[in-house]
Amino acid sequence: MLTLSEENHLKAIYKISQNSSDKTVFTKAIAEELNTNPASVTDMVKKLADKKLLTHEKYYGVVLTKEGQKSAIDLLRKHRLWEVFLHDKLGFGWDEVHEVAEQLEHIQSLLLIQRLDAFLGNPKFDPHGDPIPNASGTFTYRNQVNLSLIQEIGKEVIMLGVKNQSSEFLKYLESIEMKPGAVLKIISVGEYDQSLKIRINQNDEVVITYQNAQEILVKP
Amino acid sequence: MLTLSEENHLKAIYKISQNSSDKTVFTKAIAEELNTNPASVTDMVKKLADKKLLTHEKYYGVVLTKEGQKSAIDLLRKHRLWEVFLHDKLGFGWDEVHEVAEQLEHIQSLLLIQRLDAFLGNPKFDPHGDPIPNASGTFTYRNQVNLSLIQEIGKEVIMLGVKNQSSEFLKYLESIEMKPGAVLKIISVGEYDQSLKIRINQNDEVVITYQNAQEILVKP
DNA sequence: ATAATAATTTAGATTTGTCTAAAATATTAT
DNA sequence: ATAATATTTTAGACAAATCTAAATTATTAT
Repeated sequence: MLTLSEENHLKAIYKISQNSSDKTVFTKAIAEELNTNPASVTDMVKKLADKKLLTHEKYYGVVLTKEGQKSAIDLLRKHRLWEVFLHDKLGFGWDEVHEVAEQLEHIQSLLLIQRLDAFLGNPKFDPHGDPIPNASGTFTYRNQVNLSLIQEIGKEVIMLGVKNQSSEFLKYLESIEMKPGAVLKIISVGEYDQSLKIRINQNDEVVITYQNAQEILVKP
Repeated sequence: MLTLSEENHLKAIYKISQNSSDKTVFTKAIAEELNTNPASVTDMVKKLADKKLLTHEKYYGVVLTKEGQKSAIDLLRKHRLWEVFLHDKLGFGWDEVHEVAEQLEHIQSLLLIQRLDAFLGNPKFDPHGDPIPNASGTFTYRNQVNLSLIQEIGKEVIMLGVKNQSSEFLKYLESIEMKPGAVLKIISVGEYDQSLKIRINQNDEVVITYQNAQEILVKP
């Protein structure tokens, strides 16, 4: 059984290792992710190493073991299933689900997650379009590309998810009805700034900056 | 914001105060309820007194303040709403809901509870027949009596709830289809031991000991 | 290659929640 | 009323998680 803090450290290490090609994660990065300081991280890393959830090469960083990865993926699974519950069943906005799911993911009950998964219809993606690992830890793969790469005038693509999940960005997207499942029609592409003029679900046209388009994932 | 331990102490104090006419609760009783020792309870009681959730008269016991009562009732509300969710939506047995609800009740989100309450259809009673306080802390009252008091042959009553909520007792009741809502018809009453022969929902007759009948609540 | 800089770890302190043992207070029995 | 018993509190200790400051090790710049 892991403590709350151990679980949060595992999650942070997993998240960082996913964002870089190298699997080695540095103390400083973990500390930044958790808003704590490196000395505290070193302490916790030792505990997780004792529990065989990661290996720790002094002064070089940590690498999750298979077991550690599985624990982290289980947490991600719980987090994303709860997000689906909050969004689909309780009507939470997609900018509101994360904070509560951060608490719910720590509830300890295998049966609960099995039942919740079934109750939600075994969803494969969360409200932000992120894949939900199954009980074995396998993620569903799907082709998805940045909206910024779609430059073909008149083309229609389906919105799948977002990379930037800040509350402000999500609220902005919601305000223009840009949510997973939305149909996006490319009206025009700005010559200099590559901004996209788009029609979303037959609504009025909106302009998406290139920078924002890079944060949006669509079916190619 | 209360810590997990503070919340559990408040719950215990509230529970004990409900079971006795006097509102004063003694250290030893709290320690027994929480499987801890009296010295630890004294420590925590001081914290809760600092937070104005209870008053503490040295060597005499504690009494919850209005605010402390409200906090305890809020926890009870959350606990029972989660029990309804687990039972009604996820198909948990009524002997399985308590343990998980013990964890879920500590999730901090007012919005979550408001939405959950609505999603569940604003239930007034949990799977054991216990009343669920509303957001203001008011319990729904209903007439209910011990099954043991029903001695009229041929009478039909509706099962409402249970007092004893041990897992073994609940499993036993489930095995004979004795659940809230069940229709109980009194077939006969044992002369010496006052055991009840009962037909539940047109099933085969079963015999309920007087002692067990005292743990079962019915609509009079 | 060495000095300067950056990151990590260690050492020691703090807070929270808990415990045991001893002291203080209350209750009960005679 | 006093002694014996039970309960509560205090004092001091401990483990977990975190922090700051200092020491250690790695990286970078010249």
